[in-house]
Amino acid sequence: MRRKITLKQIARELDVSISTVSKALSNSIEISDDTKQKIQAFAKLYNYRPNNIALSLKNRKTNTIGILIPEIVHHFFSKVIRGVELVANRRGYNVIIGLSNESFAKEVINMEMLANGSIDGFILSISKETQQLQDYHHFNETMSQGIPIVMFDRVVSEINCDKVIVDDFKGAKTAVEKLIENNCKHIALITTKDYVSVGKLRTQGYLQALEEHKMTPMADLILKVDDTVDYEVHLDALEAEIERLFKSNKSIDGVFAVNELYALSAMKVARKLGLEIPNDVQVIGFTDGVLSKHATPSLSTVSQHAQQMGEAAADLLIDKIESDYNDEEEQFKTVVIATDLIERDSTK
Amino acid sequence: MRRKITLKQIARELDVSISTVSKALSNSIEISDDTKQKIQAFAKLYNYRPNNIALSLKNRKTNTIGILIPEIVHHFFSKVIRGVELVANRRGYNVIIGLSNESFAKEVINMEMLANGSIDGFILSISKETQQLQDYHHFNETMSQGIPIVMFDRVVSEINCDKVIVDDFKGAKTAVEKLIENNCKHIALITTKDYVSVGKLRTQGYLQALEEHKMTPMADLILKVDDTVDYEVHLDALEAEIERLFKSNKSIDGVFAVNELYALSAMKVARKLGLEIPNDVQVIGFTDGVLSKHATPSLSTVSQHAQQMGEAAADLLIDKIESDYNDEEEQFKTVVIATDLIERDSTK
DNA sequence: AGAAGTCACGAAAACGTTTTCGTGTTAAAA
DNA sequence: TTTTAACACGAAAACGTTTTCGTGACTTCT
Repeated sequence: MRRKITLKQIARELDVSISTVSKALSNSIEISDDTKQKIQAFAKLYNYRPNNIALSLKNRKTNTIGILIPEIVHHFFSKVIRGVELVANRRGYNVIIGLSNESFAKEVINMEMLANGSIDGFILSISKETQQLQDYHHFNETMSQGIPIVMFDRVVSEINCDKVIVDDFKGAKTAVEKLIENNCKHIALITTKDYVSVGKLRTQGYLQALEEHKMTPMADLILKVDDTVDYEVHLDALEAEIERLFKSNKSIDGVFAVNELYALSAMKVARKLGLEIPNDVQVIGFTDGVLSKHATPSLSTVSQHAQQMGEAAADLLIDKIESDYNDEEEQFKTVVIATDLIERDSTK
Repeated sequence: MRRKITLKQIARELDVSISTVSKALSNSIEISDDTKQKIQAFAKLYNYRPNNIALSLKNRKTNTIGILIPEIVHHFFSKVIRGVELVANRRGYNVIIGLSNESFAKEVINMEMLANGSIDGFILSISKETQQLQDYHHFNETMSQGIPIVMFDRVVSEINCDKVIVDDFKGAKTAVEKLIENNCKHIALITTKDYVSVGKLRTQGYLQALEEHKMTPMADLILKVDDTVDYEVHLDALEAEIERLFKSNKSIDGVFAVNELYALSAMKVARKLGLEIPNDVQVIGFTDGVLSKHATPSLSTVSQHAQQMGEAAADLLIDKIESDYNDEEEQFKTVVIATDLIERDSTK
């Protein structure tokens, strides 16, 4: 087991100085052609590669970006990662992941671990718990140390940094308008509690669409699910809630749900109650998930273009990292990724 | 924007040497209590944290493990990552990801990038292209440099390293036996070409089950799909192939598919042809996917316990990293994770 | 009081790079 | 022939740590 070869070893073997080897390998004109050839040949033979860690230390730059998300087993987030990885790699960066598992404490810990030299910048989506606690000190601390942050999807307006979001409001509004256009008269909303930023925005889009079409929002058409429960496990609890919604208002002929799982559950419950989709009730979800496409009937949905979000976030971050951030005062951007309404078989 | 504080700065401020600061912070008995208190207080005030990169260089150990997978937008792989991250974090390691996107070249590039000091070891599942080319030089090179590797799921017997696999053969056999037990007489197999190691093993399990129950395998019951095509995009092509299978053999009353998508497509085609599930035809898939659970009817499937695989792989790797690997000759383990047959509504 | 020992701290090396500056040798110019 | 310039290379510092070894100033023992 031969360890990786270093400049020092090459220097010793060839009886030159370390500096000479370094210069020869970077093709410096300081070194004679003879010596360069000799050194380069030797280096190639032994498959020399500079040690990344040493370079990082010297340059105070790791060429690594950290991505901090609440959960990885989630189609949306993994697509974002793919986008990040794509442009990061193209621009010469590695990606290191941290999972908060929706926990504030883990988010902070992870952040501190990576901020101690391991990465040049963060791309992150904040955990639900952080959203609830509204404690953002770790973001401010990290940024004050000169480590840039890009937030995506779940962002917080109190923090000044680059952001990548989808137009949740408009996406929701468009979806609901589609239902209205399709002649739905009693459109239910299945959403989250308001502290979830995106849930809140989508709720507002729903309300706005109704208002603009002179339909009065009715409280008993709106179901705010407590999403601290993991419904991947307790699916039946979710379905029970939705069933109550349907039963308390028999006239429901349209459903807008703020995520895929809620939408699918709505379809399931509706079918169970003898309602046909899309004839009796039409359903639209919100997300990029894989379930929508393969559901029966396939689910119409507001697509978020997760991968594109990841790409945008990575570009934003790397731009910031590589900019001479003292040339002007900080200027933060917010990139809005347009949503698309994908019509499938759950709408007419 | 104050940069992170270093030992040197603390030393200068407090008018002591760097060594003294370092020792004081590690609570060395060499340093007087007075000095220790002073230094520790100062360090806490300025929130001193040792620079990871400097530590990595000094210790020649990064406390980071690399995970190299073909694709991240895939329920199975993201669950594995979650498992890896879980134990890695618990044991004080970070996780850095590389995506090969099923390409040999990207796999090699990624590996070389990370192997130059960035990580202490690899957890990986090889790309389809690598499986086809059977070119494994990069694995051998990496290991010969003293960087341990743990392979999972898609492994290759030619390489001597730790491995984590599921018992594909047995899992498949059990599934097919379930179909037989449920009175299926003509069980179709939808699988991949043979170069995909897991596909091959699952095919063998299918054959074995038939044989043991005195059923003769029939060529026209077996569909070997060319999976170089991305069927997430060209779903119709896949469905057309499966439709041909059904039409060429009308007596099919059971289907075993080696992955989730094939199984779902089979259900879709069957329904389209007027067959009822599970009455006319029963279907079992293979995977941990999210689709199975939410499909209608929900799909019976062989569960791989992806997260558990990730956890096992991480433990294996870290054990190897932290072992004095010169105390004995190399001893490689292969951990087999048991599969479970999850019965849902696509079987009787 | 001299020897021996303890205490508290600093100097320096090492990890693997890159880069600035200095220097000895040779060739060209005066 | 002497001065100057070009050439080819080496020494050393720096990035931020940890750790080994040395050393001066006191204590303590005899």
